[in-house]
Amino acid sequence: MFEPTTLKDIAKALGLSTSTVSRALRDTHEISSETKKIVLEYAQKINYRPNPIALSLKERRTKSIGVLVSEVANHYFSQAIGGIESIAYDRGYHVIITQTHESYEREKINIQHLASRGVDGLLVSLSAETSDTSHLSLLHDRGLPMVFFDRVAKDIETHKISANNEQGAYDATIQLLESGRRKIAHLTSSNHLSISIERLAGYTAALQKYGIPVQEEYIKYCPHGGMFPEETEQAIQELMSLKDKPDAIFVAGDRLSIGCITVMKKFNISVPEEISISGFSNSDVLDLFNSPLNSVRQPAYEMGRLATEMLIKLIESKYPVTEFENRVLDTELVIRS
Amino acid sequence: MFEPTTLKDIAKALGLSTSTVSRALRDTHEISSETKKIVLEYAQKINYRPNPIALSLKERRTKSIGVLVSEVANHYFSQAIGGIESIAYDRGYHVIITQTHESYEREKINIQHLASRGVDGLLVSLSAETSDTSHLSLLHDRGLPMVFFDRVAKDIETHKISANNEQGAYDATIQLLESGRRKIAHLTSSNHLSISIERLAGYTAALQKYGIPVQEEYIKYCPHGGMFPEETEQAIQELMSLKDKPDAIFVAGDRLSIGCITVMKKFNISVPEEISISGFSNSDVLDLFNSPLNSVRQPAYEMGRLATEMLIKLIESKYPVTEFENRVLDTELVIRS
DNA sequence: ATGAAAGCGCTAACAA
DNA sequence: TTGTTAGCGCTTTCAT
Repeated sequence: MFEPTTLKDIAKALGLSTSTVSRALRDTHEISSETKKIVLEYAQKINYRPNPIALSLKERRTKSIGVLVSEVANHYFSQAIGGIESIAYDRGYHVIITQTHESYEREKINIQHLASRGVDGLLVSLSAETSDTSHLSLLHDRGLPMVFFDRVAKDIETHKISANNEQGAYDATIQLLESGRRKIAHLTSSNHLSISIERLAGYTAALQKYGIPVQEEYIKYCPHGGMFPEETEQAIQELMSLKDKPDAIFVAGDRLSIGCITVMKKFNISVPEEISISGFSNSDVLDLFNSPLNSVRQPAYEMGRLATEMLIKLIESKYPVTEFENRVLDTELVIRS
Repeated sequence: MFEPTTLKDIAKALGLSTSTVSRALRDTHEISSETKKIVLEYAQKINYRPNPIALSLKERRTKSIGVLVSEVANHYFSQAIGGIESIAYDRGYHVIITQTHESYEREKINIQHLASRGVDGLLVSLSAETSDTSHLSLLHDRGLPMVFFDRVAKDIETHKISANNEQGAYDATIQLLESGRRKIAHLTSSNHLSISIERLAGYTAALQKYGIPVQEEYIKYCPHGGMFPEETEQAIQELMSLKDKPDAIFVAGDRLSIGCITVMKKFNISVPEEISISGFSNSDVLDLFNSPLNSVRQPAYEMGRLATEMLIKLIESKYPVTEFENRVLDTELVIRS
């Protein structure tokens, strides 16, 4: 089968000891330039690569970081991953991406797997189902560095990167109000996600600014962030069958926004005439849509970069870190109506 | 820092030897049920997990497979990854995803990294820039199991999964012809990719069936699969400034198809009135587009599953495998015009 | 039924 | 400057 060459192979071939070979390759001073040259040339010739598994075992680090997101197909996350990779590769870290598909069980399994596999740190964005984060705090308490981005855990003390969700939601809702809409519904993800809470707050604040009461029946939750189309469809059907139908919806997520447009098309509800849609999304094809969708765009790439920088700082810190940053980045409202 | 408990810790705590503890945990017969019970209970209590790195070093396998795709944001690939994960997790394998962003250099680096990191096998879809596959055959020759999917390497003998690209391209082009178009251009990715070659063949065959000569200036290559918008834009500008402008374009890729629509919108070229577009794409939002895009859909999820099944079979095979499958799956043409 | 020891590939302390 | 040895966590002979 697949048998890479080892230090021992080189040592034997060259009639040296493994430690001498190791030293030659690692370029320590205590080695004759002659021996070094011979070893390096031979290693070059046979294209020797040190076994990183053995290295990991020895050095107790893997030079890899684990990433937990709900789905790579989500535009926000694929862009964030781009940012993560850009920093990680630069700093010599490998990136292991795992998806939860919004499942709490899958999240626990993936986190366990990543941790036991010995990643040096974790970049986490919680699944929609997750309300209990003890699987993470357990690891965090034992010293595994982690940084949250986008969907952060309230009760774990570490670096956190998020977009200014409240402001973004406020801006989007205000824009709907300015365009004359008054009956603005809110379609959001599960109610324990940080982003849901913050976006709801922005929505509420905007309504209050216009003196419009917040109506319970105008707020619909999709516990799986719209991963199941039925979920989105039912929520919208409930909204559209209210006696006092909304004339706009502010949607709090990428998949939900697109799901919402899909449902509107399916039911032949004209956008924006009959109902205006505004929502969080990082999709780059919204411009091509038949129905204009105003979108709140997060600086996904930048968030990925920042989170990774912070994580690597944690990983490589000589001393336990006790001061944590909570970075909040601005969103951008793109108007298409 | 982060210090997981080890066998030795358990042994010390329980006054046993590490080997006894190991045996108890691995449930061998040569162990008293009493000792076993004690050990298992204690391990349970402290939530012991064996160190997979140590295991890998010992057993010379990592129970992980490496995946190389151009971009996870590509709908085809994110769906294929879904299929890959579904099988891999079932069989106890972890999936490590890497992206090339269509760069040959990045591909070499990623492959090297995956191999040296000790993945048990590789699922590969080549980058658009890749024409030389020696970095892969080197590893393949040394016994690293690999399976190609979608963008396969001609000269490496192993299992390969692809869609019926020629038939799909033929169907799409025929449909354009049937709808009355006669001046059909072809926008495609780099000319060394297997998929480009096959799709070009389907396009050509369809034209021939209608007795239409294939014109060189109607065929435009984007060496990076449209990853850079300028690439797509220039190709289309060249097409549209021909004296005999095309009245349809058959596009050979996901990003290219969407890029094409984007450019048409930018230049205010009406689709499908002025020009019809038909292309390979697995996007699930095409229905929402303002301009109808007929699409050839590949069974991405199924391809991912199949490729993974085959890879695991290779990995776990006791004997060297010499018979290789070349599975070709049907595509589906979705008409939207 | 249990313990001691070797070995997977590597580095580093210790000898020479 | 080079070699010998121990040890990272685990499994697996080989003794007991």
